[in-house]
Amino acid sequence: MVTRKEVAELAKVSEATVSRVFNGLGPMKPATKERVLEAAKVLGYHPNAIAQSFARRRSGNLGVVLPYMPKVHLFSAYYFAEILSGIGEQVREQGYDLLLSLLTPDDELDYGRLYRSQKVDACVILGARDTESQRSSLLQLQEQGLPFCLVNQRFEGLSFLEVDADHVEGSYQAVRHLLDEGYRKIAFLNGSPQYTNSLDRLQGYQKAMLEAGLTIDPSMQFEGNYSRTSGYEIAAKVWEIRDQVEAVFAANDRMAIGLMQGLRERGWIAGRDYAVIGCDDSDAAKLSDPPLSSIKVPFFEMGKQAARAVLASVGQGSSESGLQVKLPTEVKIRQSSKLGALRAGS
Amino acid sequence: MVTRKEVAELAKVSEATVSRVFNGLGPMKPATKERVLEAAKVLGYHPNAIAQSFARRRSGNLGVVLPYMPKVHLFSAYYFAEILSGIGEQVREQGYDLLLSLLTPDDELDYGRLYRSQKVDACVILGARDTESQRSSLLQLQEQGLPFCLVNQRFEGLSFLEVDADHVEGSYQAVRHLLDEGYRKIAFLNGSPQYTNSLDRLQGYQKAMLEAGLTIDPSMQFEGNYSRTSGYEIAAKVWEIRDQVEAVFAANDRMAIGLMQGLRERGWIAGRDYAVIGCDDSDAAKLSDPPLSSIKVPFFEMGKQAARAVLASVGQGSSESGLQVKLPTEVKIRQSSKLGALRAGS
DNA sequence: TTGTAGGCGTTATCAG
DNA sequence: CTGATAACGCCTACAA
Repeated sequence: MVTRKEVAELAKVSEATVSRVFNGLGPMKPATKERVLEAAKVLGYHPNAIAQSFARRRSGNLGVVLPYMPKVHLFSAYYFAEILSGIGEQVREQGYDLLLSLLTPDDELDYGRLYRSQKVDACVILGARDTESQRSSLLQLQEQGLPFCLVNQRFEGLSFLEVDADHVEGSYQAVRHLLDEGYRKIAFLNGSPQYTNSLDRLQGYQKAMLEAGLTIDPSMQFEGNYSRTSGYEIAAKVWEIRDQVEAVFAANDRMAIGLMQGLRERGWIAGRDYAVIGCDDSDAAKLSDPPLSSIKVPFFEMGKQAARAVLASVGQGSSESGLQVKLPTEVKIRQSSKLGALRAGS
Repeated sequence: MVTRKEVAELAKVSEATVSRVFNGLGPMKPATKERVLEAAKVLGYHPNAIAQSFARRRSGNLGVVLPYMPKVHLFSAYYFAEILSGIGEQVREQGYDLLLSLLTPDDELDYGRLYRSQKVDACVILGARDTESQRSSLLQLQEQGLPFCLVNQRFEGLSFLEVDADHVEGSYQAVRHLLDEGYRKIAFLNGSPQYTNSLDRLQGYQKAMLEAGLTIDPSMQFEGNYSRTSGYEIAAKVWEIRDQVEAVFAANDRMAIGLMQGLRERGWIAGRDYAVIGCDDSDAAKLSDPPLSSIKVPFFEMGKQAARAVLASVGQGSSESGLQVKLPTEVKIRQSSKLGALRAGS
């Protein structure tokens, strides 16, 4: 590998000058700069990023931690691609690189590993859950002044950097849409309350229902684990109380689709016999039959803002910590929740 | 940050000894080791990975490069999750980290950037295409002795590290399956020939057809771009020749599903009026209606083997380059290709 | 505008 | 078995 020293020799300047040229620092004679660049090109010199990190005491890496969930595919392709791309775009603009960290359930407790080894300057954390162990790990990170930003998850009572979507409003709008279509008996298929998303959606659901003068019936609420399979299984339960159900609001697309599949096997077709609306507006929503209405979430933008926020706090000792961003969502109407036979017949 | 020096002082040994303890090198008195570990624990010492990389002249990072394609979602969640997890697992076993590099079309030419900055010791390259520019970039990498491994793509005539699935055999089996079900008029919806996958699938298709004594009719072959939309659009063309089509073999699940959607709008239902089989056995195959038969590809294992292969070649000057792995696939039968009304009626 | 020199935290070699 | 001590490639005051 060709080093700065060789460039300096060829260009007949000091090594410091070479650095200055490459870092665009200080005033310098154009001729000098020219000579250095020429020499660098001739030799094929490129600064050694590791050495730079070492000297600057900054890795230049943004960590992205995401839990690996073998069975439950927590993330849709859409989520994945969008959020990573968002992070990637921001990161690139700031000259950072992305270090991916796949957590197995075992080392969830150990968010600190990445930082301690100083391979990342900050982290964006995806797929966090509100558990005791995660709370304490994150608190510890914060105490140590290690910058991180949570995406799509909040921790009530704690003041972290958080970028989220407005799931309360999104859910409210989704249920409102169902109400507007004339449905009254609206069931809710939620995910685990360990995700604040789930709590938000419940809130939006309740708000819309109460506002419409309807009662919140616990027997109309179901909990899955965000997998298609769980939605499929819950179809059986929904089926049992089918005479009380006109529509279902599901907390994500996968469960909604699983539900549709389960009910279809019993002869109930979404968009005809009942209405469904999901969340995320993932690819699956367009792939399903009928196409699934869903709440669109700006994942790309969320990734981008999370990266921006956390990188901004790198220099300063997390002084400005506690920024909470909440981006707007948008309801996408497709056939699964359109006025169908149900309304006419009920 | 607490450094080795402080540990050495507290433990009353030299810095070198601290390093030896942490690297498990050389014989050493258990008592010494104990003292060092104790001191390290007391102080909360953790080796600085950047400094280690610097001293070892190895980053300890495996680069994963993947093209960012805004519109066409090249990778399914399944592909993504599985292959990254496979790479991740292998990488972790060897104490490496993952550096993600999202390429925009512009810098596709510039695979070398990551290496030159020496932030990665090797790369796994996903989503490569056989174009002139990519060929030459890769050749250049090889000439410079920079280790990389391609996943799911080969370059005829060149000798790279390549981990692929046996798409020829997979496609052969898929078409055989359709033939076994009694279908004879089998159309083929392929992807771009820039992907060797596509060429392989064509080969498998042709082999099965010829073996069955059928002719290869160019008018029965279509080319999409692996997106759902392209499948949807091609449905119109298939529809035009519907009297000549009993079944379709599609080069991936997305196109298969798009096709099903397009044909459904015209009243043609998969598994009833015609058969379809896709490729990848992605989540979408289970989400679609009817569930889509597909060719399962061992992505996790491919990622793992790619990582293993490329990391193995890090030390040695890519002496053993040119290893070509081809993993087996498996046909998964679902309703979309099951014996339906078609056969009975035709 | 440019050069000098100390330092960054390890690894690794070589004595002892 | 353990301790010195030179790298490693670059950054960054401080000097000139």
